[in-house]
Amino acid sequence: MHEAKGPSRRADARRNRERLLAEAQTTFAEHGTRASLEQIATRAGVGIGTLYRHFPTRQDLLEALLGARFDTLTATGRTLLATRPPEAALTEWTHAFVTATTTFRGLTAEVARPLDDETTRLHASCTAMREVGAELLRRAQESGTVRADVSPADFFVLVTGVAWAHEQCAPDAPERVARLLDLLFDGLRR
Amino acid sequence: MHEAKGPSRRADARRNRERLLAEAQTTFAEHGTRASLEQIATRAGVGIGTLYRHFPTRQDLLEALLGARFDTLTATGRTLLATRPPEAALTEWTHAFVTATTTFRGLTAEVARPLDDETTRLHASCTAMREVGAELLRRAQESGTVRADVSPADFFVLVTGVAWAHEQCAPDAPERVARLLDLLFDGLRR
DNA sequence: ACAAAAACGGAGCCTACCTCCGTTTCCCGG
DNA sequence: CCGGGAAACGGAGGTAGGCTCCGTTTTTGT
Repeated sequence: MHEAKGPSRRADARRNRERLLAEAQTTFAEHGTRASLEQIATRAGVGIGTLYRHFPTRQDLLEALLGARFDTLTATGRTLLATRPPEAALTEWTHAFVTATTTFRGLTAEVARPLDDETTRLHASCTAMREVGAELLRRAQESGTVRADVSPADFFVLVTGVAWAHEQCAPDAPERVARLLDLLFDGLRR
Repeated sequence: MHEAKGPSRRADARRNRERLLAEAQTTFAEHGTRASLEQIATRAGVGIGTLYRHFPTRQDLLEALLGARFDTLTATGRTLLATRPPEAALTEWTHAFVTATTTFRGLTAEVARPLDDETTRLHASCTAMREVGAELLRRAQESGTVRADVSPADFFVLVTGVAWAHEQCAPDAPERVARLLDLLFDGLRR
């Protein structure tokens, strides 16, 4: 659903693109989303010009990485929708969401942007992900375990807030996320 | 409790420090915490060297502004503690906290740092503020309106998360904060 | 009014971002 | 296998902001 690029590119170009993405992934994980692009290029063994030809802005690079994550979350959500009871599906998916958006510092902020900004190239895959999340929420509400007056938008804002807070304050306290999400879901339950 | 600086400074130095703080305040409000320091110096009518002598790092400048905010929140908390019933005091203070930490983009992240980092110069006034917040929470728990198994730390993380989310997604939706905090407090109530 | 101390200011260095264009690599038709 | 044109490469260099260093100016005490 992503990656619809025609195979019209030269072999070296495709190879370099992959290496850049791989190095960007690890470098962002180490230094956060503001890591030096020159360093990413060097690590990938290409010139800075090549990086900028493939990804004209930092956003473009981040978006290429994020798109994959969103698509994965969408797929996970569909699976949970089909195999798990409403409430468990929602809580499990939320945990996956927080985990996916906490892999490197600054990512949460990037995830938050396309939630509201329709001009982003990410908007499509982000919307797909949101829809699955909204569906999971709706089912939990219909089954009566989650209060009905919570909008999908508010739900995402709250969960993203928890993800951000966790990213900031306790990168090394895995049990805290669980506790905070529990607290949050207690508020959401009717 | 802050501002304990002896009057041992030269008159022009004190004047410039005040002008820098004032311009930093408005410039950060306009452009977020990453605004150009050169611009702040220019607006204040001093050289960049002067800015750096007074505030060796961006953090130092931010901290000078934040210290005042923390102290204000501490005072507000003490007043509420003395004049309002437990639950109202807590919710009102929380609203004040979110408002104070949302006046310019990026501030929330700066507020979050000293929560855990003891090496910050801010830690003292931040701790004082936290203590008042914790006391407000404790009273609400004793009065039976808030569940007892919520730690002050978790409480701050959640509230800061909401503040951040609001700062990101809806700088122009004042009623949303209220709604999100209501949701949060529903989870906190027993 | 004078000298020492305090404070000022901006030139200049550094780092990271990003563009531009001469050079190299690929790939296809012959 | 080869040659030429298109595609892609790479890094020099211009720009902007962060921060330092030191010669000059201002204040202050006597």
